[in-house]
Amino acid sequence: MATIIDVAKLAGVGIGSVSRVINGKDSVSDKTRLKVNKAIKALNYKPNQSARSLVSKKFNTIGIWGTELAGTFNSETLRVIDHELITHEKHCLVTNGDFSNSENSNVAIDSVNDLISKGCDGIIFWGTDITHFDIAYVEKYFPNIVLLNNRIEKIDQKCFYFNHYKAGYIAGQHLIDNGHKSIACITGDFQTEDGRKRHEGFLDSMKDNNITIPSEFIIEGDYSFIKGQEGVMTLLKRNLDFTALFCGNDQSAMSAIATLTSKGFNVPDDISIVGYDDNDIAPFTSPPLSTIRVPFDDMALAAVR
Amino acid sequence: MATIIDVAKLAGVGIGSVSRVINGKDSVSDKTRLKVNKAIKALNYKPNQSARSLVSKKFNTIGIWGTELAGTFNSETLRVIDHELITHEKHCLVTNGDFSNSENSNVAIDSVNDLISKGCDGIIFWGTDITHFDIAYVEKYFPNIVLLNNRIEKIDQKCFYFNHYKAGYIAGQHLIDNGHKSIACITGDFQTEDGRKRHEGFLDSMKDNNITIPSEFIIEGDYSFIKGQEGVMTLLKRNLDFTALFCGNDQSAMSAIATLTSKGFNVPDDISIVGYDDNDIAPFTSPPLSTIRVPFDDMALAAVR
DNA sequence: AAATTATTTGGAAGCGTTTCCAATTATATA
DNA sequence: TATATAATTGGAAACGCTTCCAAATAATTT
Repeated sequence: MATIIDVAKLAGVGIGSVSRVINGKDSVSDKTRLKVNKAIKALNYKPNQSARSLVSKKFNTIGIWGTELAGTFNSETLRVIDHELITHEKHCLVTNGDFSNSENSNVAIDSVNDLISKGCDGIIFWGTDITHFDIAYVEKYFPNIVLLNNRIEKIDQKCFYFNHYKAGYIAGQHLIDNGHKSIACITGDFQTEDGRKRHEGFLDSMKDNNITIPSEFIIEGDYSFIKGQEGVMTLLKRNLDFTALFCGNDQSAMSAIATLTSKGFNVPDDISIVGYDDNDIAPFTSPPLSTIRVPFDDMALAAVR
Repeated sequence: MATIIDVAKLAGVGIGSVSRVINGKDSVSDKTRLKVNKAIKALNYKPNQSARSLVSKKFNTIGIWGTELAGTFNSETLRVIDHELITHEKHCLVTNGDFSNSENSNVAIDSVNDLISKGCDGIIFWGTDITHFDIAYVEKYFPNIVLLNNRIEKIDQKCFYFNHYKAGYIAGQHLIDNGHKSIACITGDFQTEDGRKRHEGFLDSMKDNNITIPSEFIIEGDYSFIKGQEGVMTLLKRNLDFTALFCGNDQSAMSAIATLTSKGFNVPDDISIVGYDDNDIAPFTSPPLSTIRVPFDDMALAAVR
């Protein structure tokens, strides 16, 4: 692979001039620029980024840390992030924090450190699967971080999040406004903060309308298709009378619809369903799913910028 | 940020020894190793990967190039790839080849070059959105490549693909075996090779059974939810009599089901549907979708390895 | 034409590692 | 104990770039 020296030699100039051409610095004569560009093309020269980063301490790379990469509908968000980075001639280095089956308790920090030492100008922490403690620890020696769909008050200006409490409240209020009084719920994942928040909001909307939801109407879910199915089966087995179902995300909502339909219920005539996320899929369930739109793409874009 | 020299000084040893400890080389005495590790911890030292790569010419990073990152159901595959890489202490650098709205005709090559010069030990080309010509061009100066869900005969040993022709054939045969004679089709994207291949296979299965499908029974799709919906609407408008529908992927199959259901048809009693991909979603449509399983995860794993 | 000022240029130094070799230290053998 | 052998060690050189400064050249003013 050709180096800057090869280019300089072929072009008959000094390495300084080549470097200036590469980096688009202004103080280069047109004659020199021409010679250099010709040599670059002839040698198919590509600057060695390791050498560049070593000197400049810039990496043109953003690390993305998160377990949510695993989610079925999150690739669009990743695409948005990548696209924005490419527009600025940057890249994304992805690490999936999915270490559920690891015995080492420090994997979160370890994988973040990997990301840092691999060379990132900054890191996007996506989701709530990292502890506040760990983030605070990392931020001490690597302050260039941003949280996506997560919030820590102390570093609020670095957080790009959505008010899941309020959205959950709106979802509940919506069902109440449509006359529902007996409402079941397949929640999001209580392991995640946004799962808990949206449920809190939902419950508070009920409380504010003097509606009590017995605990057997509430199934703890985990955002998966299968939990939507299982949840409905459990509710049906319990023989409960509910006219509406609030699901923690669109995936569980979708399989809930399918399961109810297969059991002879008519959605939405017998049972109304409200989902959460406004995934691609929502308009194409049968019937189309009412859902809470979460502006993931906007949040992602803001975080990247 | 601490450097190897700081560590050496604090530990009271030479930089060579520190390097040896970091890299787990054997010829280091326990005493030295202990001192060095203590200093590393004390300084929170992390080797500078740019410097390492500069010397060693290894990057511990695999580039992933593809437009399929944009697909709704491909994040699981990305997760599989990332997980395998992390297991080997490597990372993935992701670039989305989605440059549909660019005027520069060379973006594909450009973005690949970006990936290379950023520092990749190898590149996975995911999907068929890059021309054979471009791949051949890249391979000349960067031979460490692998194709995922794509095939170029000349470099067959670097390709990890699936026989979409055969799978399309099986799908068609399956419908015929179940007594269907009048079969409609919402194809995959003919812009992609696998979209064309599966359709070819499907048509050949018809031909081999002496079944002719009039062209108005065939709708060219693009793998999207919306095309599944539109396709069904078009078929219905044409007033065709079909008892089965083969869809180019599960997403269009899913919205086809929803659309047919909403129009009063019963799936599968009135119309059978076969999808393609075996996405997460397939078991949770209503009714559960018959689909062709494509072992994306296995292919991805093989490609990474 | 000479003097001044502005622009362009070449290349040394330095970024933080790994690798290599010569030097030192420890261990085994005579 | 003296010698031969093996294990360990320190640090110079090199990796390919950017940045800086002094030198060379060009443009402007007197």
